[in-house]
Amino acid sequence: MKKYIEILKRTQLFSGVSDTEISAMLNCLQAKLLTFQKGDYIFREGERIDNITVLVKGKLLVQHDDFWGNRNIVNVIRIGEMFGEAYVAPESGSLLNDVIAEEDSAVIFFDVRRILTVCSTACRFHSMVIQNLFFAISEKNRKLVQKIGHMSKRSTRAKLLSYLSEEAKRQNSSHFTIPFTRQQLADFLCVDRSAMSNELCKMRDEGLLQFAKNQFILL
Amino acid sequence: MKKYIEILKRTQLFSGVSDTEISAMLNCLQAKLLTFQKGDYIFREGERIDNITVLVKGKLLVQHDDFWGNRNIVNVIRIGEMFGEAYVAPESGSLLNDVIAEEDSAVIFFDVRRILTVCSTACRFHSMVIQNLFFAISEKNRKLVQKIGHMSKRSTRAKLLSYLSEEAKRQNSSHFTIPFTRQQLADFLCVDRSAMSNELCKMRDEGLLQFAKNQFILL
DNA sequence: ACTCCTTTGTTGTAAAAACAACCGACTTGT
DNA sequence: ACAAGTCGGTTGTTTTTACAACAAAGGAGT
Repeated sequence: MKKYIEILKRTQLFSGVSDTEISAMLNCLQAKLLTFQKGDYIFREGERIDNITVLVKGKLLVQHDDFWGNRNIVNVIRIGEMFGEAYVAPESGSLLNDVIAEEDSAVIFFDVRRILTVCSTACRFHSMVIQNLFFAISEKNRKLVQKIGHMSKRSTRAKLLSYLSEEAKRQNSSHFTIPFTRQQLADFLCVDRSAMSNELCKMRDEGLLQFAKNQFILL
Repeated sequence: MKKYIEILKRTQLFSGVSDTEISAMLNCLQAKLLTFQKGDYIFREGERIDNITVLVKGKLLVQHDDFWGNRNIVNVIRIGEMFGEAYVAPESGSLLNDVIAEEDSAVIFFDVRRILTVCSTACRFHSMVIQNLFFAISEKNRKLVQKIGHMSKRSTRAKLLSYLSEEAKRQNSSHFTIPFTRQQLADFLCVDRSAMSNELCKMRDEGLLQFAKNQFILL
């Protein structure tokens, strides 16, 4: 676990907490490290969990398959990001999504109740971690709202422009890369891939944008 | 403010905190009560805020109008519910939505940083409020995920069935009421009202469900 | 009771998306 | 080098949705 402290130090959860304090808290919080191979399920829809997790290696997809097999990518989890914090609550019910390793991955599990209960022993930085946790889930909340913002657009074109312009804004440049393949982007926006591909090319032909693979330029 | 303590006591935020403790915390947290008339804006898209709010009277709509005037109801806030907790974070940027009073309403404003910073003075229940706050935002997070679940369905019919069946499950009965008018439901699901109305009637004619106003029965 | 306004349902048309099938370019593994 | 698989783009058809316009029912206020 120690080799991941450098990564943990740069996560939202441990932002502002020193190496030695993190090390101490890993014990205090009874953290556990588990590894997964590409394609493995970290969590399955319907499961109940008591942990929040931090990804320290690899890449995870949070996704949902409906009755008819349509796959919806709810989120992508990259190194240093968290998952599960929304599901550990009294009567929270069960997980709404699958979490799958898109690459070989390593995940650290924390008992949330231990995090939220300020321990009587020394953990000086415990309350800072609580604040970090709050800000993190708060941010995830905003991301969901933004995704809804994209999805709420009525046409595929409007969905694409909503997503792409926001991504450009986020990366602070009209030239930017997206973290999706075409199929994943279509899943993220909940539209048909071929129709979306078609629409992208139309917009390119109309001079609205340029792209190659996952690199885009808004004009 | 005191007349609303009974309401505050039953909110998620103050769950498990006694009247007298709430009263003390209202001072400690420097809470402020503001009233609004039907149609008033509590917050506007683009604003930056330092407060979380609890609705103690009336009803609020969290909504988003796009470029072309399509209105999307992101959420309905009822008495005892909270708003704003997702937007008070370092570098959180500005509000993504408007918050509007659907009825004459009263709202209590709390400074979040005061909540998250455990005060040196006595507030015994402060840490319980922190936990409550966490669970609350966690739950809001899940609701957003559920909404995305409905919206991700490709057809209007599938969106309706997804929403209605969940609502039936939530109210634990095949006979249930929804908190929306048709237009609001259409906005919530991001579809055209008339097309949705049409689809509802088709489903009724096919014997899938029955409805009158906002009362529904799934068959 | 009357008017105004909101809500809901209905219909037809035009536009858009889903769907299916296919191709070519690239990767990956053997 | 070859085969199998993935990825992105293209096209044509079918289905669905949005849109517009209108009618009927119900409520609120005068």
